[in-house]
Amino acid sequence: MISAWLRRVRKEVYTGALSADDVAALYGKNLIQVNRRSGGGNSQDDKDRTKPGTIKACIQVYERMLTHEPLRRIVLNAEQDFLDSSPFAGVYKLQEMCRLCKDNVSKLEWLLGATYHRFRAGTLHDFSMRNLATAGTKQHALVFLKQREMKLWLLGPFLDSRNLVSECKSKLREVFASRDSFTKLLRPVEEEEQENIDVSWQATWPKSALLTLELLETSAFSVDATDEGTVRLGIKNGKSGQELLEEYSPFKEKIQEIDACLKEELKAINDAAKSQAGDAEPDQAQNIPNPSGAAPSRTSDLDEAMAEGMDLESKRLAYARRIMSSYLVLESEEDKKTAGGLASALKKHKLVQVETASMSGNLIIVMDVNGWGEAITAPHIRRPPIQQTILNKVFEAIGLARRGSSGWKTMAPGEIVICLIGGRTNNSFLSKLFGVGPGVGRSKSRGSNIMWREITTTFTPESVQARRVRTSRKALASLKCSQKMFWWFDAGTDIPVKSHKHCQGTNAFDLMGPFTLEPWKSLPSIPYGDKKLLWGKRRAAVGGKTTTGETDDEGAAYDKDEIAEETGAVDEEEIELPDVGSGRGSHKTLAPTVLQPAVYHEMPVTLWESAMHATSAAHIIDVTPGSGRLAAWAVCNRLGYVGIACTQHHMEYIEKTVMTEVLAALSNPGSGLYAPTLADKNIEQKAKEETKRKEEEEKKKKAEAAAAAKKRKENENQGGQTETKKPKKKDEGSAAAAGTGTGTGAGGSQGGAGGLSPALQAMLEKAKNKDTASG
DNA sequence: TCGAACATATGGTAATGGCA
DNA sequence: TGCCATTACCATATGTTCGA
Repeated sequence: MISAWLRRVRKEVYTGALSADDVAALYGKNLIQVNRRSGGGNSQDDKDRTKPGTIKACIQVYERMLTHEPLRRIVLNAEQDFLDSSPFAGVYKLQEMCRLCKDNVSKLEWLLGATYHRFRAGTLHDFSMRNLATAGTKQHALVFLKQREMKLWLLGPFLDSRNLVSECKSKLREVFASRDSFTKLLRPVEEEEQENIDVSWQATWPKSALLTLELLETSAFSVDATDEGTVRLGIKNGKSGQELLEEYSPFKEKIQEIDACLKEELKAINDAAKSQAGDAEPDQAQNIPNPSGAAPSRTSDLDEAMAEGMDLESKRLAYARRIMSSYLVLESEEDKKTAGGLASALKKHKLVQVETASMSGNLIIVMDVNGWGEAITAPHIRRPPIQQTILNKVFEAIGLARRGSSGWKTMAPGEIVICLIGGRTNNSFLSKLFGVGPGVGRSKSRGSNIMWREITTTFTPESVQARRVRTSRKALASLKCSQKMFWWFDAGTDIPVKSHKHCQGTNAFDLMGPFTLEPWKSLPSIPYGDKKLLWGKRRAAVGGKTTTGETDDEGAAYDKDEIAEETGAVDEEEIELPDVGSGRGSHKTLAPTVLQPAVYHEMPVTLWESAMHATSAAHIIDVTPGSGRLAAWAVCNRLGYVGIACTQHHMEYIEKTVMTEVLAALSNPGSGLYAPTLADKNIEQKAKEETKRKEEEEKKKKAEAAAAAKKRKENENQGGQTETKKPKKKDEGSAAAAGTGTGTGAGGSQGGAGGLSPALQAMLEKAKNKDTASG
């Protein structure tokens, strides 16, 4: 009630002042007249409001505070938004604030801004007169003012004395100049608005700059009260802003970390020349932040968060969203009709326009034909179509967005286009674009500055077999265990030689692999109905036989029969193939709820990790984001990622995938995003156990493989033909497939027959379990 | 009876590759 | 490097079957 009448008085003060715009007049009649006019209802109000003390306070506040436009705006805005519950409702409060700031306008602006910001964010409840006037644990104003001091020191002497990239410095100063710029450029008050703000400029930043940004935000601009206790302690001990930052946890550790990162970055630049064959580890550290470099443990934060009643889950979500908004950009292709339309959508994101010269790695433009689209019929067997017009549109758009021209006949140094060809033989669809590459004659490509390389990626035979269910095993060399990968890049691009991440050899060789293709059932799956929405026009009719593409004119039926007869094993009914429908024949039409892999021919993430490592990737523009697993990997490793999805549905799907991964990464000590204060203790524990289990499994597997090899050798020596007949193997296998987690195997010994991959065995096991469960 | 949803055949276009 | 037969891709046409 008190605040209500105070507010009214105050409002009258400035309405009067604003209309008159003459302070002298306000002193005299005007104020009294106003009071008389409006005070008819309540005599008590009238009496209190006309008290000389109150009027004096009003006039003081008006003079010292409200004559200044920015200050007045904040107070008026607060009042407009929150009416009586505004934190500034109360003339004495404002007076007290003036006193605290010693009438300094910029201090007042900061204080009002901070208060209003926190109030809007819902993390400031008690901002009463008593709170302002007395020191204590709930005192906010002094804390805010101390935070201002800290901010000034950080943006001034701290930045000046650090060897940060100048571009980052100026951006930091721009963003943290005021509350306004902070909410407009980085962190809006309303969470939904975050989408409208492009913060992807962070993605090009070195870790030191990112940590500085984090420090600035948490120390001076944060809306939650995480480190308020520390600041209060500093105030109590009479510390200045600088001392507070340099002497108190967690700021002290953050600054140390920033300095360590700066040192490392400098060293990396100096060592860059030295990065030659063999030393994969230091190179990796350049681009991918050291997992152990995650934020230092701050249990006090957690306690305080709990004490404040903040919901950890929502905090975690908000944090994950922040990370994603910094590193992930998605656009859908289908709803942008022209290359120009798509380009202007892409142009909005800094991440697309990133300058390769300022990066500590290369910009990789990835295209995986396996994930371009999907054959309408028999997608598991037919290769995905490539729609040249859409492809051209996408590349033209990237060109337009990045350099203003749709052509790709010249590339910037540092740009690398990687294309995995998906097992096709005509490789000219991209060569045409660059004017260089397979399918373009030497004469035509003469004079171009673009170079290209061909790398063969290989897959383990077992994993290929597990996917190609209908292939006759008799057909010679029909099971393709390799795909070609092409790299196009400007001659000036720096691609240091380094060891492959997941396979033997270095990127000086033209071979990469072998990788293990996941079985159908391990791929991310979605309902069939959703798939149609997801792919949109990328679902296209693809001609050709469904057998397997081999020229042998015997059909699938023959193959199947033959296989069933000969081996009794590799057969659709036994390998759990996702339901693909089979027309109106013997089977039913697919229900929209039937689960299918989102992308049938998706490559394992390890392949792309290897490719990104081999090309020293710092940023990724993905033309075929597929199920979003590469996106998730990139975000979890703090690499910028731009995904050009097919449709809006596709975008949403990828976003969901990345969100899940990021949330998991927050609780995973092995991840670069690990945040101890936000970690879900249960998941954290599980993650630790999982790593341990995997290590043990690996050991066991190695031992088993050795044993199997030994046994096979023995069998061979005996001259026994154990290769063809193997109906027995259904009962074998320990189903210890990594990742699938079906630990229901009977734990049988590794049989001497054939030696199926653990993944295949797991699939068989699963299928068997399903049969027994349903039947 | 007709449309939906699939399978399958066909032919135009462009790339490929052998050869001179 | 140019010619030309062959091959690959894939849009389109046609066929098949079910259920409303």
